[in-house]
Amino acid sequence: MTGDHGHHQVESGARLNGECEMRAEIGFNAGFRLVFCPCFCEAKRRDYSHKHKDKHKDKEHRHKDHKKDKEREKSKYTNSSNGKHKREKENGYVSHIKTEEDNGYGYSPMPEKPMKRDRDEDELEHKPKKIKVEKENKVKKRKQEEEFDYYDEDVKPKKKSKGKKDDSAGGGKKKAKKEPEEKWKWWEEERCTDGSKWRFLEHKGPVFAPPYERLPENVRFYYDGKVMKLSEQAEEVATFFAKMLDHEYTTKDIFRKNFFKDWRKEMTSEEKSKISDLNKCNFTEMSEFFKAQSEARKQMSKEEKQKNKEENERLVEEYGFCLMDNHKERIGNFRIEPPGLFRGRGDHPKMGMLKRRIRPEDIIINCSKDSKHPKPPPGTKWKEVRHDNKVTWLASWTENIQGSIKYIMLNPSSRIKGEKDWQKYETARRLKKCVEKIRAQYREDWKSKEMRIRQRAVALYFIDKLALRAGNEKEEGESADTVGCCSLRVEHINLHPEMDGQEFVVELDFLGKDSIRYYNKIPVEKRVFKNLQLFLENKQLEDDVFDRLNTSILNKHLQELMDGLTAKVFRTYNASITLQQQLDQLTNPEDNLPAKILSYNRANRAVAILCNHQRAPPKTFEKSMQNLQAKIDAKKKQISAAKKELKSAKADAKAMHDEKSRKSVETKKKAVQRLSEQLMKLEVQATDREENKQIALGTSKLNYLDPRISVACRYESEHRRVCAISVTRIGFTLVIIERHCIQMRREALETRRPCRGKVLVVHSGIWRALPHVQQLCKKWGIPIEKIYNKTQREKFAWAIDMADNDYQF
DNA sequence: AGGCACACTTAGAACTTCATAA
DNA sequence: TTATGAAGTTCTAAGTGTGCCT
Repeated sequence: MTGDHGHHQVESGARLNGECEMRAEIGFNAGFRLVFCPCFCEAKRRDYSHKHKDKHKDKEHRHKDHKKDKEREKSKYTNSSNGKHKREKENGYVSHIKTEEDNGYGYSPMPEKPMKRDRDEDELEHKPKKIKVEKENKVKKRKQEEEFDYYDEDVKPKKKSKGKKDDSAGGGKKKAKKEPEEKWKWWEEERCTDGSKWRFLEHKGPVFAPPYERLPENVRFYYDGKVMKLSEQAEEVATFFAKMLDHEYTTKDIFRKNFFKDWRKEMTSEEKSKISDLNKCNFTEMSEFFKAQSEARKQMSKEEKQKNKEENERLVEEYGFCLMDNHKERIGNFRIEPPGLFRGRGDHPKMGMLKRRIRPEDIIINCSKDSKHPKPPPGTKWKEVRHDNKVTWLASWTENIQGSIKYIMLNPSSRIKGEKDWQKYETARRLKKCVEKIRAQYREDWKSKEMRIRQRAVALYFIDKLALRAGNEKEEGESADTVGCCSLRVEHINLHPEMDGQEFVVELDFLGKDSIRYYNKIPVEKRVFKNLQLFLENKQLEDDVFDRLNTSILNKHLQELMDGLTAKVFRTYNASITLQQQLDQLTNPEDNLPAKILSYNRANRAVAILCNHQRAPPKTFEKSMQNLQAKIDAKKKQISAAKKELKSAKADAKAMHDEKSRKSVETKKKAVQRLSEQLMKLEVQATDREENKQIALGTSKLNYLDPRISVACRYESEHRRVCAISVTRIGFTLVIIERHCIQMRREALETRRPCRGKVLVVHSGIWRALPHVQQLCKKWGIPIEKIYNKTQREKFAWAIDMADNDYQF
């Protein structure tokens, strides 16, 4: 009922890989290439201009640019990590990929050292000249091509943006005068190349959790049935437990044990000697008090709520922003985590431990030397103030449960996060270009004489096919027992030479990140299966499946196949490509808006299933389901009543033979029909809700799907001309519509709803196009607001601004 | 080649606000 | 108007991956 169904669904329709192979087959690469230039900022420009017909010119241009940048970089940074780019060519294959990939430019693994920004600070607010010129060219070209042109509005100063909490640029971190300023388009600027993340950073430091307030006298704690007044410290920790009394956590042994141990540490020696058994503790008065308190908060008058809101806004205005390189940027988490009881996920050995209160003395501040340093609260000191512009965080502290470091960082809408996000998708797109070769290689590696290579190849196959996470090793006993691909153990895998009529079925069952269960039965190729059998030979349940492999070995190998390639890029790539393919498949331009949105969500769901993004069914789920079921039952009753009436009306009509009774039969028939339709709708709604019961769409939307794919859905574009239709030997069809390549799987065409009778028909192996095929590429005209909410639009502002209607991932 | 520190992304749960049906 | 559920937002845990040291 869980992943099983879902994964099969995905397997059968959602994921159609193998585009590169097909492209090669029909010479697609030769005819059109979506080349993104090596360095990141170049890629951006390509993004704007990838329609250019004059590829050669463009290439030259890029090349020159790049050379220039490289020289610049060299001269400035003698110790630049150029050496890193020179990778060993272990075999011809690798180098082949690279050559093809890099196109001779050597895709600088540039995340860390993007293009040099050698402009003055005060120039920052302006669009770089270079880019401006290029843009004008582009505008011209576009005009020539009579393409949709959004530079028109882009080039001239834009209409005032509607957002009130605009970036106030130019050092205007003073009180925000209500002068709506233009949103800063960082994506139109060049990026820094020297590995520094900023040049200037000023902020006010974090906001600390409010100090503990003692409970009123009438809220008492009982031990062994007797009232007991607790010391302030012990009381505070007790309230943490009391607040969680309704939570399942407090029934768990480990939680209680850990809590009690840590609680006792906070007690006075007197308390310690008295309180020796958690079971004798009675927190109910405390619990009731907090419940009443939150109830009272809900019941607050409008004015009070408003006051609170304003107070909060003031705090956000003061602490929620920083000044980074002349731009006011939102901070993601400017509040220090308050003390409480640790809530680990799954079977966490440390659940219930006391998360201690963070004080200024624990905080390391990071900011510019020449900025106004944040002031610690009166009478306190920071642990340290440093000026490290190689990192993005503003403040950090070490947490006491795992000893890990926590950071205060910027909001996803910030330049620093956005650039990284954009770059992530560009890396995934580069993978797209060489994924088929990588696949060919790992298939080849299944036959290797060396065990470690075969393990690597099979693991990579899983990561690619199933979008598994890499699976770093974890310290035992420090956290819940969860695994990813490289850390899979024998107990997580079952091999079935035959199952449900399929050969070579691998059954995976393990807890992944956040202790979310992954369950899937996958038919695999014989060679994979045989390899797995070999890997499992003579092993205990608790042994690693891939004993000669870990993530660092795997990633090193991937790095050799493509610059910047790591295991997680496959997840991004497969998620995004799946969305795009699903959208192409589900597209039905005649649908109305809700239907289109439903289709979009379905495409999104396919990705969520692929990535195994699950959620606990909402608390209210059962209830709301029951409500719906009640409606359905009521409807059913109505129907049976209506049917009865119809029956008797029919009998009447038979007996009476008159016009009136005949008419009555008709009316009753209609009523039954109408009710049945209503019932159907309700049932569909119920199915839909049920289907989404434990699937979470948000994570993939936010982290895996190239937003430009979704953005492209907003345009209603003209029909496209079909250029070619081709069948590949592996049963895919390619439909080439102008420069779009749309691939389909045979069975998908035959059975998938959007295709049925619409797009293609099959006649004894010959594919024929119907006129409707032209519609395939018509984009949907979905308003972006229907896909992304406000926060998401802020995060993806770069994509919304730059992607045009025929964006291809 | 393995361990560790660190930085940063990805993740679902919990909480808050908004929209809509009763 | 109020109650309810959905949508939006916040929170922080739990991953990935790099680079340094041994």
